[in-house]
Amino acid sequence: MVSGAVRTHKLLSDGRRQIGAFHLPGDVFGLEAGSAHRFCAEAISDATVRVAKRSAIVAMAARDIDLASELWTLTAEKLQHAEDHMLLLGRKNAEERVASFLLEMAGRASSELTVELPMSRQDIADYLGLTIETVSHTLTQLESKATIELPSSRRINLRNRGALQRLHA
Amino acid sequence: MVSGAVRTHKLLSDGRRQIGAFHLPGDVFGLEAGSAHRFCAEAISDATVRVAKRSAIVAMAARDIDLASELWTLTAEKLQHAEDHMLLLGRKNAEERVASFLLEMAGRASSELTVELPMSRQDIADYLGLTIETVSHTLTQLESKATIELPSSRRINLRNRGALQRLHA
DNA sequence: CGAATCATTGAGGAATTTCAAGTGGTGTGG
DNA sequence: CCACACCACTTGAAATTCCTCAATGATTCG
Repeated sequence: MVSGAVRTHKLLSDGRRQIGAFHLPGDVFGLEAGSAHRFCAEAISDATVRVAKRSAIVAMAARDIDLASELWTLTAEKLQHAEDHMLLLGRKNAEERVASFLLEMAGRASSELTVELPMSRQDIADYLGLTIETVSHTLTQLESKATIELPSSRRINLRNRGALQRLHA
Repeated sequence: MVSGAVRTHKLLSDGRRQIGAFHLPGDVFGLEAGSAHRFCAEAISDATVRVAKRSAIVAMAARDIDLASELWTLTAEKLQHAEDHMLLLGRKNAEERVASFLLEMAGRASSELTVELPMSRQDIADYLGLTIETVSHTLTQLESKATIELPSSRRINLRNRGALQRLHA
């Protein structure tokens, strides 16, 4: 990713959707060891993406041991994210999920206190395994506790990072 | 894994547990690109495990391109499993989760129609993001629909694989 | 046989989803 | 410049699924 944002997701036959990750500038995504992609990728905003042929990368890695090691590391980082996300999806309640999400986004933003969200509420819901209404309810609830501020729907200020951290556990 | 079964899990501070995977004979587990393990591993039954030093494997991979590629593939397979499991945890209901679990276990068993479970109901619940009671209720419900049979608590016969496959979707 | 552990069952409760309006901002056309 | 339509988001009540709690049943082990 050079600029903008991309989401990757899986679908069930009846349309239920699980977003696996959001990709922001600097990220590498869509790199698979096998020949078939297993996620659908869509741009969320205007985005610039640099594309490489898998076969070319694999061919280079066969001669360059450092590159081969880099490929492994990249996949291992994705695995780590997926493992953390399984814990969130399997065992956290709505408030904890939203708190974890806000901290994740804040960790990738330039400012640690203001988060500019590139994705819609529906995208957040499908990332956190919730409905759009529950995400909205929960954000409102966090605002009423003065944990966050919602100056606009796509911008969130973190007023009490400690409270979020406690929910993130 | 040589014999037996192992579970790997993560914990929240208050004890809630998410099992990431069950490891059966033939599996490789605990291989990380970084130096720190991120899961806790416990034997479920009597088990035989062959252990290798990570540093030794990484050193060998630096000289053997085929081994390096093998490491990448192993991690990528774990990632694929984690991605599928995120869809299950985020978007499937209890019946669908149990059906997917039974098919996963059947796919690794010698017989496709009888599943011998090495893990407890609590382990299944923590793998599927449910409670032990919901797992039990759901199994009973599948039995009453003649989708499965429960000759004993650790043995399950699949009577209607099509129905399970439909739930697995 | 009794104790301990694991699993099942069922009723009641709680969190999240579903359903149905309502709000607010944005863009378009008169 | 205002009216209107459209979209994303919010709000609140009702419904549902899953969880909690409590009791019972089954199996193993000393």
